[in-house]
Amino acid sequence: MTREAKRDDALLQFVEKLALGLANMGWQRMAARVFAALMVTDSGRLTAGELAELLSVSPAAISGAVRYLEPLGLIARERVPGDRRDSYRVVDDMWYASFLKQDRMLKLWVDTASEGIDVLGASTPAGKRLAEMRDFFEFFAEELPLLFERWHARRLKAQYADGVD
Amino acid sequence: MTREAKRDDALLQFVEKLALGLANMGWQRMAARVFAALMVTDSGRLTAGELAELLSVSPAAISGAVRYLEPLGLIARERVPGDRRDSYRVVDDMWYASFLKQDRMLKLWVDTASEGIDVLGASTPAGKRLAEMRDFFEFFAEELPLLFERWHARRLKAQYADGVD
DNA sequence: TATTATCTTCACAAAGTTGTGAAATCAGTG
DNA sequence: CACTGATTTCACAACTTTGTGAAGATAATA
Repeated sequence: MTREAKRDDALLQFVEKLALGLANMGWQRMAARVFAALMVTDSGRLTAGELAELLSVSPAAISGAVRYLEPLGLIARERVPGDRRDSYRVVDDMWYASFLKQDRMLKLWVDTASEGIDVLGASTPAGKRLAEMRDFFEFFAEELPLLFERWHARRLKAQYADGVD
Repeated sequence: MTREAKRDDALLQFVEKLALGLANMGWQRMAARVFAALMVTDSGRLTAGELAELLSVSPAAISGAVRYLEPLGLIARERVPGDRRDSYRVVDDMWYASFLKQDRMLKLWVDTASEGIDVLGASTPAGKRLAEMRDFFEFFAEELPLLFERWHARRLKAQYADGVD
């Protein structure tokens, strides 16, 4: 096996490892594989055909996967004018997207807990338990944006130090 | 339908709603239902038999669910001396448990990203992308415990204000 | 407007997951 | 130590999810 083949092999193996982790987090399996493939591609951009080839799946599977990833803001679809093929790339600030998703989720939990309090009664022990759940998620929904801002600031500083523009 | 029956009905419906949300987060379905049932029970404690009855499932299903929840620290198994039945209750500080789980997960992501950097080379564009992923998760792994401490402090204060001991 | 490359949709088959019933195991009690 | 109620294990069936192939839609060229 050539040096290049070996690297490709290790690379594909890593794609699967990354994808498996994402799948365990609740992502659709194919979406996880597509995202992982884009992550490990230097240009960060692949066409639907290239993705199908790389992952040994049908174009239909790619189609389904990108339909899941795009609305989440984790990948972007792009089309070079004069090219018939769509291509996909990982979004630059994808961690921001994943954070936004978290945020929406936390707010949903706050609503669910509130609904439960209505059913159970705020003064019952179970109602109080749900109120604590609601407060917990409310707290995180408030704090997470601040935390993310700090991450962003740190990142900008690191890039400046590295001389990246 | 009596007043009580109506409340029970609304309660069971809420159990399913809560459970569905947890299931969408990646929990096993039955584990989510068991946890939800314990959450809405005033005493916060039910026997395996009561859970099976309440959720209309076999004891075997309960067995499987608690085997998932207990190691996560979300519920505790208890046995009143002189009783043959196990009972389960939601853990007092369950949000702490869920946070700890998050923390372990973040560290796993840091490891996965590092492995990817080894495969791709730290100086390649894809390697740099993974380094950013690693840094992101490392940042959160550091910050989350601090955030949780603040939540805990706020909670203690609220309990003091309420006169809860 | 016809042609062709590309992508999407949909019915279905393969694979995976989940809960059941029955048998086995475990732990109190007489 | 046998009895009995409770829980667990395991093979299997029901149900879900996932990816495929083929047909249909879309968009760039001629």
